[in-house]
Amino acid sequence: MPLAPLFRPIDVAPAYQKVADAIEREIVNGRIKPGDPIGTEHDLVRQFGVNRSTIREGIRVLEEGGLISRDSSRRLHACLPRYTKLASRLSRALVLHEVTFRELYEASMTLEVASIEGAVERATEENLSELTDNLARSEAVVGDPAMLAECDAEFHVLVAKASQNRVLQLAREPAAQLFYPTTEMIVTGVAEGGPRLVAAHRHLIDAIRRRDREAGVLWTRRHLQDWRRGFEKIASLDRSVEHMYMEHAQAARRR
Amino acid sequence: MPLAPLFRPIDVAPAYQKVADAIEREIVNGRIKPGDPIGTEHDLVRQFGVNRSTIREGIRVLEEGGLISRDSSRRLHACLPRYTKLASRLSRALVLHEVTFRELYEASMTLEVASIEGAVERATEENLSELTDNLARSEAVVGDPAMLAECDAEFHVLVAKASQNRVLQLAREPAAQLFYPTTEMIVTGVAEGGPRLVAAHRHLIDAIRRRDREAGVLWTRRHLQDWRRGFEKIASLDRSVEHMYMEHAQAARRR
DNA sequence: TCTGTCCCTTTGTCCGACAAAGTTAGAGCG
DNA sequence: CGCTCTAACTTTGTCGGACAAAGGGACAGA
Repeated sequence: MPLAPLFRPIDVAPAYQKVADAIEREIVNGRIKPGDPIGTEHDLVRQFGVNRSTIREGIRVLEEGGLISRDSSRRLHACLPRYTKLASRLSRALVLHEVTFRELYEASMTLEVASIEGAVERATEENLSELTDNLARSEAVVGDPAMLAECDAEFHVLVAKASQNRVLQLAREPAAQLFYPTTEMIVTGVAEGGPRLVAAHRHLIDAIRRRDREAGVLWTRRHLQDWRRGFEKIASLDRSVEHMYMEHAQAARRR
Repeated sequence: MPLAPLFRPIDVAPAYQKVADAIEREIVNGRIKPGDPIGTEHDLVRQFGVNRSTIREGIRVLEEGGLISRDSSRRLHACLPRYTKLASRLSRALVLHEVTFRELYEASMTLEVASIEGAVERATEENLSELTDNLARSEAVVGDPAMLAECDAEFHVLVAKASQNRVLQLAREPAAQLFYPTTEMIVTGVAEGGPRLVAAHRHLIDAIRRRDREAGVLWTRRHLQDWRRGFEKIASLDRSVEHMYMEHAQAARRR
């Protein structure tokens, strides 16, 4: 006969974790606002009554989570976690889980279509000028696969931004980061890949400007299908995203 | 006349960061596989030639990122980052960025519809039995808003799982975690909310079983619109997700 | 087979220390 | 008076060593 649960598990956490939790709570509850200074390590030593080493371990945890960071003079302050940094954590996780390009493709089809729909509906003039600026730069580097791939990645970030939906922006980012390296490979390997990519971007901007949802969705689909066809010339969609791709993502995160 | 760039920028990072980066690289490159033991702190001290405090700070960084963890005996080993833990970081970020429920709703409409489409297409018998099991539990607690909200959250996780698309699974999770607390409030406030929720789940399972995509999409939309109607009875969609909701997410993360 | 004990290892925490880099206050100068 | 330069002072990153608590393993005894 199993024992009736007399006791709840005791909350026994290491001190550094408690320090991190306490500071996190203050930030997430809004009592410490982004930009507000956290004290110096010595201050925290006094406040929490633990050793500086312990404080420092707690700080590392929060720093990695993006909740606090150090300014130019290395003083601590709360800050808003940055999307790209968080997304690169997710990308890394997807790589480790060995997701396939098919999963990436399918999810992106959904997410990028949703982005363009939002952009068509709500893009501002500023969004449009950012996009046209990106297009101009893309046209200038259409012969350079590495640069073009970078422009392409930025283009889609800008589309998502134009959707004014930050949840969507964040949701699409991890998958997008894993796409990025393959775009370069495809543009390198497929002769008319570059021009087609730029043409698709042009049509997408046009659709956003005309608030033509159908066209936006259509050209997003085509754009992604182009990617897929290009990719299938060099590998199977059912291959898992490989570890080596992460080198790109790692470099991107540090930037 | 500007100087020709004689020197590359030196990579100047604190030692603890270099330790973390070095270990991360080995894991992400696959040379250390999930489950493999990392040495003891003393081993790492010897290998990197730095102080144990420095090693420990590096370890905290990786631990927070979910790349390594400690087993029952607190020994270090590499591990696969867990979706829910990563997603809660994102949820936290979304709260701090003060996203609105409208953004959450719109993104979820896209993501949950995509999930059900995948589930309809690819759900296995095991997925279905998990879902029906969840349904049974939901029916049992239809009068208890807190428990029902928990079941609802799990239901949608199971649907996403049934889509066999881990990218989608991961992408929907942050938004879903922010939904969860409101579901409880809505079911509490709206009399027929509980039964409607359970009925929707029943229809969704049915659609998956019959591989009826139209029905799946339809009922997902209805289910979300129900949430929206319920929510608008207690607050505006344009309100930002508030800090207090995070307490739920925090509790969930620890679990 | 199970249990209690002893020993060794490992982790979590603490203390004190120091160099390097940043900050602040004050002296010196125009 | 306002500006620059220098000399304290502070803070961070790193180091060395220390110790208690908890875990793991081996071993004896019931």
